[in-house]
Amino acid sequence: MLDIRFSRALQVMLFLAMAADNGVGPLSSAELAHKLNANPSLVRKLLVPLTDEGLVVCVKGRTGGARLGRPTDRITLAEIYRCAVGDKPLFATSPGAEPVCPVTAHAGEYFATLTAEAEEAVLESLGDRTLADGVSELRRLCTDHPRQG
Amino acid sequence: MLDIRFSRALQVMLFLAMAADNGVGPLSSAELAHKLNANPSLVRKLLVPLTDEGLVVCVKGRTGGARLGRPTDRITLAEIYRCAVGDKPLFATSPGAEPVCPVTAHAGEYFATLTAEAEEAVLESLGDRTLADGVSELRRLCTDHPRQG
DNA sequence: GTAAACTGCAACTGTGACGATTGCTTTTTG
DNA sequence: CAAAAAGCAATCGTCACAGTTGCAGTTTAC
Repeated sequence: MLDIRFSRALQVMLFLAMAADNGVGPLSSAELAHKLNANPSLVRKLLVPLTDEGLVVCVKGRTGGARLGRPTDRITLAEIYRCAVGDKPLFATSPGAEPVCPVTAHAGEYFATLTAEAEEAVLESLGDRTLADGVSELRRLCTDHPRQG
Repeated sequence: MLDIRFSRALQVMLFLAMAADNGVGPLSSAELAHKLNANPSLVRKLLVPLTDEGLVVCVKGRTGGARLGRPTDRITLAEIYRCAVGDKPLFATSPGAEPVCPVTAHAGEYFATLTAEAEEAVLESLGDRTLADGVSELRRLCTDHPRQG
């Protein structure tokens, strides 16, 4: 995978979660972009699917910005993953436009079931954790190793 | 993912496995390439890591070709996957060259543990199945739906 | 012994998805 | 009205992977 959207989306959600914990208002895309070393417009594009699914609420206007759409313990990492990568399958199937023999055709079928199961395993692994878990884990890491070189 | 190497490698291994079952000699890269609708040279490149790990044995010379290096029930799909994709991680981490705040640094750490667990879940899912399972599953599909349109 | 058929290897080109930027419009607040 | 924000469309850049070509090395068939 060369797709870093999940990584970015997770970071954004962690920032929003910590802002919510600290009682801070919505974070603007410019603020988030600065934390992520990225462009505000890029951040806004990242937020689109998260907003569509209700994980994030964006308010327009002068004092606008983004905030979480739900409490952190009701947002799983699997949901964030789904939003970040959309319908894109984790494993690509070989094009195989016109199968030469029936074996190749059924091999594609077999591959599909395999990868579906593997992808489900990933989602299950991510579904066990919530954003709240992530925040507490992050806090733990920060207190244990305050300033890593 | 836009990486179809796993899919290709699995197909190659299935062909080699069925050839072994049928008592056929080694398959040349040209034969494999024809079945895969690909170039012989491309197939040979695919075979390199599989050969390195002993999953496949390639013999040079006029009547050469590729055959399995082990019985089919002693080759797991996880091994094939590892060969096909090498060390490339399933999930890419965002570049984050120079973390702006300590939180981003630890977020990277957290992300690494997350994805490591997810990737392990995938390998576990693939490790449960052997190439022999794949062959029998393929045979079942072929007899159930001999010629799908 | 030589020609044929194969693997092995290196260099190269093509390409498509994703990353990222720019510039604008729309909305809301001060 | 002006400032500051999201929203949106068009565009450019780039990099890993896909695929090709060509040739050197090796082994077998005849």
